[in-house]
Amino acid sequence: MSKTSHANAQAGAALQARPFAPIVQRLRQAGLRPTRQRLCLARLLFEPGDRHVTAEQLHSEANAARVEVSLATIYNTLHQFTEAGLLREVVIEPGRSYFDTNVTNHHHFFLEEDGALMDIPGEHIALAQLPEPPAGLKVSRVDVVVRVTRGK
Amino acid sequence: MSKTSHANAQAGAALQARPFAPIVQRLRQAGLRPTRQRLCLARLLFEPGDRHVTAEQLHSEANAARVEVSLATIYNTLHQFTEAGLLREVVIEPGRSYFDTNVTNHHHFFLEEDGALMDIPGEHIALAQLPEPPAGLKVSRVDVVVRVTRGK
DNA sequence: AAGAAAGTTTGTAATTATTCTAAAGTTCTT
DNA sequence: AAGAACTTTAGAATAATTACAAACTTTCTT
Repeated sequence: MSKTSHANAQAGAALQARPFAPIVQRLRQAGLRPTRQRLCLARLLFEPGDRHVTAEQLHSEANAARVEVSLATIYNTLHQFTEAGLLREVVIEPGRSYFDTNVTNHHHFFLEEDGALMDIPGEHIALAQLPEPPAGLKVSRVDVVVRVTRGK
Repeated sequence: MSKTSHANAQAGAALQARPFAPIVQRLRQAGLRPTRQRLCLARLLFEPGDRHVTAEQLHSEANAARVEVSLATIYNTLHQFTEAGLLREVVIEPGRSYFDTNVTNHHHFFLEEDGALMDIPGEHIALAQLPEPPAGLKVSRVDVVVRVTRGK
């Protein structure tokens, strides 16, 4: 049964996210009950394609979509999804967390004026000579943020 | 020894920071009056060599050194120093800002368990093929954070 | 050096983002 | 259907940071 993604078109790009599995399945596999709230948020998050949201933004969207969800649930859900590997948290500015629906290997442009994030595909950036991590430590992740501006 | 460590010769490494100028001069050049508070904080920050502090940490240190400085002034000062190029703000975790006394080109290891930051000298890491920034935008800075752990 | 102008510091209140809590509601198992 | 397990939620609580206006220092003028 574990022919997980069946990768119909050897979709290397599809990756772990398994975009073809219905959302209910993805939640179940993550050990999360498919509640009304989680399903709605998952649709808002994953159906439009790659995006970056803050908790407040997602809350507004949910409200706009006439979905009743408390802010506490927004936070719970974002963290549970992140925990489950469905989202990735990106820290760029003090006092605000972005959640990225693209969990594949990539980095970011950050437009300082607008607070907007844009993906840089993993192949378009590369680190040469990453230094050895200090004794006994393992690299868990490397984040690259390219800050860009209009002015200046 | 690394080539950068023998700074004296045509001190390209000394950089804007001008470590030999007395602190009073550095503040004046930054357009900041050398007040008792700023001088004390500057000494706490710059005399011990490269370091990473949060506002709360610096406040504790000042208290410990029997220097009366309000938390508001700590924040003001950290931001003014950053503005003046004497410090650099590093955002790594939501809800907490670090200020780095090393303003030369470099990146960071972040030890997730302890919330500790360590410098990675600029020469020890390199980006290959940085992508073109989106139309009309200029790269103002590139931040690389290598997150490391003990466990896992 | 005195007085005024300009810039700083500070206690406190206010804000912002986020987390906590316990009660009420939902989903799953049997 | 009933109970157990898990979720949601309103609202209180926390944490980090910023705002404000009065009191204070430093610098500038004369």
